[in-house]
Amino acid sequence: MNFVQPFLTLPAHQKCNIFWFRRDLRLEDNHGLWECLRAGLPVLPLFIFDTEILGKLENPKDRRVQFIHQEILRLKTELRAAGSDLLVLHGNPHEIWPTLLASCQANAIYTNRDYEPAAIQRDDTTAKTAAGLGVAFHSFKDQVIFETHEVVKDDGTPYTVYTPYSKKWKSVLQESQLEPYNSAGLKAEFITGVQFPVPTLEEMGFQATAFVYPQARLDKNTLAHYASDRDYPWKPGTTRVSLALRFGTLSVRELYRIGFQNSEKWVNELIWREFYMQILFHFPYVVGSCFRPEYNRIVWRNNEAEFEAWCNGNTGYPIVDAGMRELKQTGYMHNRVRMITASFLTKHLLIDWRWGEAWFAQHLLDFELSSNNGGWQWAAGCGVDAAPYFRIFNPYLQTLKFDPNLTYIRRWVAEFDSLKYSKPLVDHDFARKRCLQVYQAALQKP
DNA sequence: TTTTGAGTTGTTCGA
DNA sequence: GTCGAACAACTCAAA
Repeated sequence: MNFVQPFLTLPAHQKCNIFWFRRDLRLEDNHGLWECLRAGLPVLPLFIFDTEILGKLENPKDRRVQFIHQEILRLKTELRAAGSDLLVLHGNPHEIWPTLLASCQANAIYTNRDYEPAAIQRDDTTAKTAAGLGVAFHSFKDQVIFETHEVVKDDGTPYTVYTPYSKKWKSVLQESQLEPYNSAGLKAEFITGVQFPVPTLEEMGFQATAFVYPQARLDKNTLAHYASDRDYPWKPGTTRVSLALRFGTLSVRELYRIGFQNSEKWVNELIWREFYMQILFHFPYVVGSCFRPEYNRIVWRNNEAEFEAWCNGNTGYPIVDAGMRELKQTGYMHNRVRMITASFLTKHLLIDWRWGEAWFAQHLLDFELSSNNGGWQWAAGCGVDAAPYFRIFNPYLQTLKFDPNLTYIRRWVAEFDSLKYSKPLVDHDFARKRCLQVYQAALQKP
């Protein structure tokens, strides 16, 4: 068992509390960690490379694993500077926890809540395991401002339309909820006198690549122009915080504070994130099926050759191809282009939105189940607050509006100006009419 | 309970 | 070239 050995260095007789990092990879303004430090006992910080999650990744060069690994090393460095260290394990948490709790004098496990179905299950099981060994399990709100039950309609049921949700969200917000959890001055400290090894990427079955991750742009200038520039994929108009938000290297409270000072429009995007998180929580069946069940009747064409052409950016529609190539090369795609490519796959090619959702899930560095699922269902017209099905993006018009000088297209489609560039996979007008027919047939009242 | 107004991100067609 | 209507009604949220 590859996770037993590091325990040998644990101070076995010292009482401690364990803080379990997951998607909150930072020491500052971390709610659960703050509570753990406040509780009084020395804190043993822990991260688990979860084989249940890593096992589902197909690409050994998955850049998200490399990102987490890099951030783990940074955390270790910071903790070592404080005379402590981060315990990093690799395995199935359900096997790790009983062994770990038997190897140290843990009083309680502290962690920040995660709202995805699989994570909820993992934490329930962990809490039960811990309880069986007389160890408490405490979880805290950290990755959102409002959790799934905190912004609901007056009758207590969840919102399914964004605008009233966002109004309620803003009306219940109090400034105190944005205050940072500043751990300076707390009594307890991290456990000292320990030194733990870290598994390498290779030991976990992954490979390192030379890749530079995007830096968040949170300067006043970017935010001041966000509302006007965010829709143009050729401009550096977005803040690129999605990766930091995904893994919690930046605090969501700090991001909201910055947003409220600089850009209302940008704050709305953060609220969209919480909107889709609560949708996934309250309607978990959206993983795998349409929010609106009547859309499950759509007869998708699901042509595999066309799907492959879409994946690789060879549809002959420049704006679609540019986006798909940006995604494959960088693990990122501009939001406007995410909508265009998703609309094209579902409506022009009539390929099941779940296929596109899975491709994005595999390739997006910032992949988040709730937002990805919500976005795809929106594009396909089958989700909450979705686009009406007859609203079919015209890739040429979208290009004219959002990339008029073809700057973005030429950046990603090198052969665009040559004769080698592919012919369109399907005629726009034909595809549009075909889509309307197929959707109409599916939605017709019996 | 009933009513009323509104709903992220569009496109096409014809006057 | 510009503008408004049609696209399809439907469901949601709140008064």
